[in-house]
Amino acid sequence: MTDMMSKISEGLERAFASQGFAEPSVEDLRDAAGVSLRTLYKYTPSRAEMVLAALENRHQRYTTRVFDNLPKEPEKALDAFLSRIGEWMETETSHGCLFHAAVAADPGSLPLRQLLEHHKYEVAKRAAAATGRFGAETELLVIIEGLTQTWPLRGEAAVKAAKRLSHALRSPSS
Amino acid sequence: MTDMMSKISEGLERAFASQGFAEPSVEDLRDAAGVSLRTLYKYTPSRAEMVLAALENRHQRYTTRVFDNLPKEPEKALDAFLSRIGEWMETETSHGCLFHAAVAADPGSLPLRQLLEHHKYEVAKRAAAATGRFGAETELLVIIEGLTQTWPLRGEAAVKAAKRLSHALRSPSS
DNA sequence: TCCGATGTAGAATGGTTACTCTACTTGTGT
DNA sequence: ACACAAGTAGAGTAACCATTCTACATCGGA
Repeated sequence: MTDMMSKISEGLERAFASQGFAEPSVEDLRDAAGVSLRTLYKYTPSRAEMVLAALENRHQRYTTRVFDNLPKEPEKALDAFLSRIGEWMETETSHGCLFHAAVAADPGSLPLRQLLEHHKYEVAKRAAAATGRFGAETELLVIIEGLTQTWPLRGEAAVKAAKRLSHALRSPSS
Repeated sequence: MTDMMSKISEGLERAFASQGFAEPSVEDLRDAAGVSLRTLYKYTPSRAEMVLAALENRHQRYTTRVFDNLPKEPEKALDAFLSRIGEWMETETSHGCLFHAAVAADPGSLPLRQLLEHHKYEVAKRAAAATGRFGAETELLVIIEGLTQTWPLRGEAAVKAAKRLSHALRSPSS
């Protein structure tokens, strides 16, 4: 809680993550942020910007938690960040990706879609960098997205499946 | 347009697919369904049931279009239905899965989550049956979900990546 | 022919909610 | 001490929207 903006972003992220994007009223968001309505609107002048603020906070938390301080060896790094995604799902969100959820709730918003694209681009890039598989960025993204969406349905089995798929990338067959 | 209910479901699916689940008002939905408000409420007595009707229609259309009349040989069937998912994405929806979108828009709804689970269960089962890979159902689901979410970001490259991953399943490494 | 079921058209209603505004408090630098 | 920047608390407003209700049209079968 370094400054007001961080405090608000954190609260908003928590609110949207637990209640979705349609449900919470601005008054709910105010409660979650722990500030007055006036202050909330000062930093995020519309509900749409509250969504953006929440997602920016999410992006930071996600990327650091999943990708920071991975093992140096590419093989270990691969398994490690897939496991971390599983842990993330378990502790942070029961249903899929918050960015996709936000876009789904308001598909007409251009800034929202841009934020989604930026987030996924960054995720794919860091995954490729951590594992040294620069030629297989899209494959890694498919695995990550697949894991994220499948986890709510299959739990830990989804993590295992994702790992098996990723190991297969070692020996490219075509 | 065999009967009134089908006509309504089809219209609703079209409306939610193109405008998302938050945007369209019930009057928009009425226009899309092409019936009067009274009739719309007779068949789907609340907005929430309109969502369910749309998704049931979606499920039928998706499974028939992706899984019916696949080639008999497992290898060809695998490539074929992944290609079909790509075509589906291209013609039917620019952003990810409509079921996930519906749940994301209203995470509190139990019937909605049950419908999602049923849909994905069915998809995984039919994918495994078509390809003969009964032991790798979760892997197939990860690939399908990954492809569906990655397609909006990478287009045809996502289909290629999904195919490469699926071929790797031939020689299980663990 | 006429009745009842089923449809259209669209006007009320009642509740919700995003956003604004007013009045008051607090803390900090000069 | 005091001015002012930045906060809280919460009432007011204007629009929107899901749902219901009223009035009328159509038509197939007894």
